[in-house]
Amino acid sequence: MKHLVRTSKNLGHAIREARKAKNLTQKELASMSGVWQETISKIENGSGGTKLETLFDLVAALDLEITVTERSKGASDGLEDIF
Amino acid sequence: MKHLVRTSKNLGHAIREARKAKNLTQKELASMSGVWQETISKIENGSGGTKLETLFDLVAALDLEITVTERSKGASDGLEDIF
DNA sequence: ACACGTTATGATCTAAAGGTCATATTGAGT
DNA sequence: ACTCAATATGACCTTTAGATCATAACGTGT
Repeated sequence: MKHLVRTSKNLGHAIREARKAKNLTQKELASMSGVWQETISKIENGSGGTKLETLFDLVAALDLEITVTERSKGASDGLEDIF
Repeated sequence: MKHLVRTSKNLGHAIREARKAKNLTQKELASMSGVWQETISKIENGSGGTKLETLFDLVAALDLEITVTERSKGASDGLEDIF
């Protein structure tokens, strides 16, 4: 699982997939991350403007990690999907 | 260059290093990204609460990319630094 | 020490994120 | 079609990010 994230929509997909992969409902994710279910819904649907801290909370709860690297000039290096 | 980002402080470091690596001043980055110099200063110093859109703007201007992956259980996979 | 460029801080204002609650809509399962 | 869980939406309110301007602090060369 590897998601390139350039937009809020990308992010939403990544979060939703990770959540589904762990068989969690939004409500469950909400209580384990401290982010409201309603907010998770919005984020998963790409309605931008999310704060980083919120992302970090979600990412931590979902056992994901965020990396920042130089843009890979070469081949599209094993990415699963870019929305 | 590969930065694991878990906190705003991590992010600040990643941004600053990328900017320095491209020999840009905050002001230059500001005008090419549309994000104010003052805001960049705050972000680089890890004063959290940044919005994702702002990050995307900076990342795009600096030719970086953000990826979200599962947390690597194994070895710490070539990361340069984690603050 | 001085001057200049760079970065940090501080104030004000406005737009908007997200906590919070209520409700509507969707989707499975039977 | 019905029910219940899961999501989405909508409204309200508080808090705060970031635009914007001014200015302070810091660095570096000379």
